[in-house]
Amino acid sequence: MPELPEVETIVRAARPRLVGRTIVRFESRWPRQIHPDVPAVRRGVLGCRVRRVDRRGKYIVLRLDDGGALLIHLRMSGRLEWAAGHAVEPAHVRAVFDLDDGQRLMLCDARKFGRIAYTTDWRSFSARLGVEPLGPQFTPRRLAHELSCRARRLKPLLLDQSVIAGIGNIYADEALHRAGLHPCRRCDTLAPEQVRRLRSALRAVLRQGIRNQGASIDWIYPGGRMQRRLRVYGRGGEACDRCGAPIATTRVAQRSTHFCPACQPLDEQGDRGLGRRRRAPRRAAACAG
DNA sequence: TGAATTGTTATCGT
DNA sequence: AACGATAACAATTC
Repeated sequence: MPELPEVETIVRAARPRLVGRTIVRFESRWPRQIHPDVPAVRRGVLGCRVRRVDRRGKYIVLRLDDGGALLIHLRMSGRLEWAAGHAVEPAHVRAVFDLDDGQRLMLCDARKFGRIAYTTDWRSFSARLGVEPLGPQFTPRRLAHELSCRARRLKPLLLDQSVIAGIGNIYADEALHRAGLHPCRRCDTLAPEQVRRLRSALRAVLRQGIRNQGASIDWIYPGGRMQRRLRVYGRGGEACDRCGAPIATTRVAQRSTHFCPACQPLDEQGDRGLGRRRRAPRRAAACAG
């Protein structure tokens, strides 16, 4: 299931094939996934040249020369496939974009969870997403603010795309393990040192994921090597690399969650629930852009 | 057969 | 009333 590093890998591969090309045909074979609807997307993209290809959170973003943007979200099982000429079509093709140089970009998606959207207002769309964890705005201070102005458990917070954009189940578990923090730890109880460790762990594990071209943990996303580097995800019952204790598997926020109970204790400083504490104002320190 | 998976939305509780 | 937690949902594979 593509998270930030997988989407980044896909974007880097797609960019040189797309930039400068004009979209000459668009076909949807699963109209329910097209937003706002098929005619609007067709009107928006036909005849437009692709100015740049970026990633924002888990979105693939094609900036078009009319100022609009085509957004592709792969969700669970989406893939981009390329075809030229009359090769055999891959399975589960849900949408087709033909380019002016004869290339054909296809969104393939067995489970049909993927989404395609066209917007004329990229800025307000982007504003609904949280900070980029590898970007310059993800400072220790910014993370400290996001953590202190809420009273939630750490893992659901990390998965909240409106707070930090791009983290999914795998990288959330890995970052928490590397930071030595329990997934259920209350986010507004971290010491400054722990905030710095969490930020470093997030950035390190995401960069490592990109360096390894993502994690291929099942049939959905091929080609990555990051699955060999995972220390807790999918390793319930195995010994923790750091301390040897067996890795626990539980459920947090409806997601399978893997952590080391010894390295990521809750009881020590993790005072959940007891006592109401003051929280920083929610809307303070808004960021630009 | 049912568990697993993402992000959005609706609903419930505090 | 606002926020956080929870459940349902879309659909398919193994």
